[in-house]
Amino acid sequence: MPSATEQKILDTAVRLFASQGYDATSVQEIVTAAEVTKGALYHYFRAKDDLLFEIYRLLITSQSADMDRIIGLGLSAGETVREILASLVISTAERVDETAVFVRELHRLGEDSMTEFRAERRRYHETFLAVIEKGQADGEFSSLVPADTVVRIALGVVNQLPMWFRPDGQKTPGRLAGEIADFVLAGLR
Amino acid sequence: MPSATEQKILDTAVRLFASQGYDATSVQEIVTAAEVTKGALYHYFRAKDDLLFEIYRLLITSQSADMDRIIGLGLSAGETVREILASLVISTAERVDETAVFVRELHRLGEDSMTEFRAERRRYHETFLAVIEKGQADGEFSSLVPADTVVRIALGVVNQLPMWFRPDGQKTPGRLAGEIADFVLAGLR
DNA sequence: GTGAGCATACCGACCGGTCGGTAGGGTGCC
DNA sequence: GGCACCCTACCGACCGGTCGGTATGCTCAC
Repeated sequence: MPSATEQKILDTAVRLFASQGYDATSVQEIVTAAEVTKGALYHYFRAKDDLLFEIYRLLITSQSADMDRIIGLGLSAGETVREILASLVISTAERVDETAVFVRELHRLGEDSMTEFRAERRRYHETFLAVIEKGQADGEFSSLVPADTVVRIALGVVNQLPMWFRPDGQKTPGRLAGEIADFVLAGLR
Repeated sequence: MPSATEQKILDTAVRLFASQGYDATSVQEIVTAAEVTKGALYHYFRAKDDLLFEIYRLLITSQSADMDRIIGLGLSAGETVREILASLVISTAERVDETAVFVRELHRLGEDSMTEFRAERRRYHETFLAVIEKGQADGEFSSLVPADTVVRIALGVVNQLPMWFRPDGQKTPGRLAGEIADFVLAGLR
């Protein structure tokens, strides 16, 4: 369980990274905004990179858990796809800053973290892929478009979401999630 | 018409920005890789930011021209959407580096450049939107999913393309473009 | 000669990270 | 009860190094 200070540092870092970018945000800027000192930051984190990695870890862990839970429900392919997309869109909308940082600064990860991350994402990707392929094999989905392209399209929207989604807009995350799921499922019929 | 030196600087900058990020690439690194000197770079560009802006300008100009040309053909809504998407996917696949930089480093643009950029992108977005709305009004497309969400999904994939598309993969840009267009049009029926 | 097209040497700002130190609360021996 | 001891959490001045940018001057085509 992270201390209040640690949590404040992470939250502030996410906010600043999202609005200015990782490199353009100095460590001094983070600690000033978080109302702590450099000593505190380096007490909890070994390096600036650790902040990034921690942000990613929290995000990926939560998304993977969501998907596993949904697949465990044993719904039909169509319902599974709808639930996965809806949960992904909603959780992404709730954490636009984290997702923005994630998409933008992925390449700054060190080699080890990058390998770990790739493995986790590959797993996510392939689990989703398997759901769609099964739907196609069972005849529930059309096979017009290859499953991997469908996955790419579906996950692509979500990653781009921070670019245009506004929490104070008139379209709620739930409504948006429904629309996106509708569209993807329409394309799969 | 840019001089050979200027072009070489820009090409090198795009390549380095794409692989390492804007901030992580120093001016010295660019000029060394481009086999020119700092003097040459600052002779053609006022600041490092100018490189970014120039990359964006070239990309957006070309995309807008493509879309205008296609709309000028006076095709049906379905055919227009297919052509726009195909041309966008193919041109993006041909310039993955530029697009990667574009998506990742957009936020580093200064205020003026950002305003100019937003206006151009908004125009692009709304032109595409109008095509789909017309198709819905005419009954050629379904109105199940709002047109703006469809546009977001379609453009989202393209922006994410640099994340996974590999020019040496077995899926050619043309084939991929066809699959994406198929899927989007299937969702619109 | 004169301006475009560079080359080279250099500057000041700033950055990530370090390190000696401190404040304060828990713990156990007497 | 009280004192020695330690440990976590944090402080902030400081350092080596790098970065974007500039000042100055050379060269050669016209």
